[in-house]
Amino acid sequence: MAVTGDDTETAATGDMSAYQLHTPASSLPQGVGMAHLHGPQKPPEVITQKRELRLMKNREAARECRRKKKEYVKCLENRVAVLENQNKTLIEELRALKDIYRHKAE
DNA sequence: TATGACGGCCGTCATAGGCA
DNA sequence: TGCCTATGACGGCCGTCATA
Repeated sequence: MAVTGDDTETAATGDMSAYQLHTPASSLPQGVGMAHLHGPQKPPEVITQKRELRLMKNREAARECRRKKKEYVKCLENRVAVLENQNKTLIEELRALKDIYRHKAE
């Protein structure tokens, strides 16, 4: 991933929304300590706003992604159930046909 | 009743891949 | 090439359940 420099800031100030209350202590905000690596600095407010926007969008994206994944897994589980039923039916059918052939052969 | 294990959900970070 | 989105990985919180 390219470090763009847009995220060079310390922790965002402002309201303490729920997600901020349990931010892992070990993980620094993205890009912290790398401000010197890239060109002209943007004003901190702009950086903070951009970061907040990015985090918000990613939060939503993660929710949506999890929702889709759960839906996908549910679909797969349904499909497994259907295929298991089909399999049972076919096995029964095969057994019946074998029975018929056996009686004819006798 | 305290407590440890466990599973589910969440937010964040890193990154791959698509698009202009 | 830079930006954006989707997603895997990670760590934290919370509720539930079994057990001492």
